[in-house]
Amino acid sequence: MSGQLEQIKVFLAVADAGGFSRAAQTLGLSPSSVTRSVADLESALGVQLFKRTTRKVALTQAGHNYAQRMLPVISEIARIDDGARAFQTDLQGRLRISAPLSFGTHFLAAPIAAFRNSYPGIDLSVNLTDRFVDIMQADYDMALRISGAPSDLSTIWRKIKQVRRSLVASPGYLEDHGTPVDPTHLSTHACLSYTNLAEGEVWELTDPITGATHPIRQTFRFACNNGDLLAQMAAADQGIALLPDFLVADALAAGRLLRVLPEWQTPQIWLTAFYPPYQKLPAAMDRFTACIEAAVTDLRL
Amino acid sequence: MSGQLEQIKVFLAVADAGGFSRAAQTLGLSPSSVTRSVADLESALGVQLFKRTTRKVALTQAGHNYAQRMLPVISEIARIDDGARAFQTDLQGRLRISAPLSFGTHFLAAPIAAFRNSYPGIDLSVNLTDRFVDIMQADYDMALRISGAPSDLSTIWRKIKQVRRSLVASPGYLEDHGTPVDPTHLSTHACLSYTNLAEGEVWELTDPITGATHPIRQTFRFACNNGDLLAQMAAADQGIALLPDFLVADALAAGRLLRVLPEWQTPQIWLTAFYPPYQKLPAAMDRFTACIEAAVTDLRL
DNA sequence: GGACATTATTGCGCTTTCTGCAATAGATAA
DNA sequence: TTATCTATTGCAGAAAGCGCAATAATGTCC
Repeated sequence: MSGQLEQIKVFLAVADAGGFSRAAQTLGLSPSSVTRSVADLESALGVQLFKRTTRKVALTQAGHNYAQRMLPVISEIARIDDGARAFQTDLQGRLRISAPLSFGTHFLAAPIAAFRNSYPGIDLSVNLTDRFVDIMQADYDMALRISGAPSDLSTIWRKIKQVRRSLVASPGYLEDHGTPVDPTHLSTHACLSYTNLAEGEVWELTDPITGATHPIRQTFRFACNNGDLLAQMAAADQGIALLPDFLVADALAAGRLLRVLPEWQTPQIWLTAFYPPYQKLPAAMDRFTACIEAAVTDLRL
Repeated sequence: MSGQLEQIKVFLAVADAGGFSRAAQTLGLSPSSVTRSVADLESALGVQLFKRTTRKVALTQAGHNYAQRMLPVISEIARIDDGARAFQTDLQGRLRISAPLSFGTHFLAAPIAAFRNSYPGIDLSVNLTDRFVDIMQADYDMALRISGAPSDLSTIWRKIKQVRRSLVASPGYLEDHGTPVDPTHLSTHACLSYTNLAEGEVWELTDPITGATHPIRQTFRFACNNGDLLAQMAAADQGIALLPDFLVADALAAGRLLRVLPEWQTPQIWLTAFYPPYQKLPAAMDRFTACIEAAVTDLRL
């Protein structure tokens, strides 16, 4: 028993058992170990904790005081240890989530409500933003993002599901400007771009038959960092937009928007969950991810 | 750093320094030791305490909670350790003393008062009794006794001073029964015996010239376990008593008692201090003994 | 009063663990 | 991409842990 805490535990066992041998038996140690532990503790403190002969062992005043004050401390440590263990296994604590704005408003209500019902002990904090945040610095437990291949290597991530996107425009716009039947036509159209501050969007269409990829040079007449507004602009005859299906499903169904070049595949993007660098994900994060995954497979994204 | 307490201290240092290397430098350890300590603690708890890459280190929720709760515990342990150390060096606490009854009433007031003035932080508890108590069982810190060579080996003891004794009788008694001039005469006298319950007293007189020892077979007409009462009985013409000088000094000076066979030496007895089995005596006991010794050398016992 | 039984301590060898150094892998900034 | 800083891991030497056996001390029983 090397550390001080272990020595204290041995000391308390001796005080409780009233003898070194009995304590050794209780602890499953050899009597010599017990002697050494107590002797080392005493010499570290510079105080004798027991008055002892080979026949009687009694606490000194210092020892009595030491035992009385250490006892609650030791059990407090055990309680704190258990509390820490509970973080891994129990569903408790706080979960700070970051998610894309439009995705959040269109999709998150149901799974979050389900999660909260299932695990009322977990406090949820959801931050909707399209900015790519530093998950560590902002102290998120999890960030959902819709993007291509993650470049960030410092965090761990997990693709949840591919998000289908379509080029869409309103019937009115297509009537006025014609419907493109080839990607090259797009350069003459008004394109509506999702743009997150600095980075511009590049549309890249893949021929469904040959598999050839066409990087498109579009002219963006309107750019915005919010998909909902882009969809509304497209519906208002402003041009062609590349938007996730979950944002335009209603408009498509209602005929307010039509798919453009529906055969051509746009670059694949995924709903991806990012986590801080954990060896093993805490249970709460695991469960939340499971909730999202379940909701995603039910509804078609 | 093997023990859990040491691991916790390393963990807190890392949390405080915000990095493993910085913490290692602060603690004077190698970074690898710090890594191992934290890793071992984490695996013992089954919880990750830090979210970490090679560039950033941040507490997990579990770690944050752990640090916050452990911090006061660690400092409490340091405080308790210091408190224990203080027992060895500081003059504080409680001192439970046992002393012979008559010795106590005749002699102890002055040194005790002096001691209390010098060390007001020490609570004194004095138990006057002539019974030989088990110092461990009765939980005394010190027992003063007046006796021959100590037979008890389980305690440590220290002769403080020889206590002179004299055979004394009243002038009236000696007038009636004659003054002994040889120890053999004592067998025809009424002898007053100090007797502590079971054990009878044996008078043994040594010839001051030849050094020959005379075991005396006395007839005890009166026995008592209290020296004061014996002295009063002697003064009341009841016979010859063997009593410590400090008990009969006044009576001798006043002529109420006279020395009998003053040249013959009685068995030597000492004022002796007994202590529980300490390797090193706590400061308070040391000081109290010193007080008694000082008082003893001043006054003639 | 003496032998016995019990208990704490200590010496010793063996095993385990710990430590630091050097090499490696990972992550951020220029 | 390169350079640099940091956490981690492999390894070998060092230190400490452990139990066993022997010793010493002490209380008890006869």
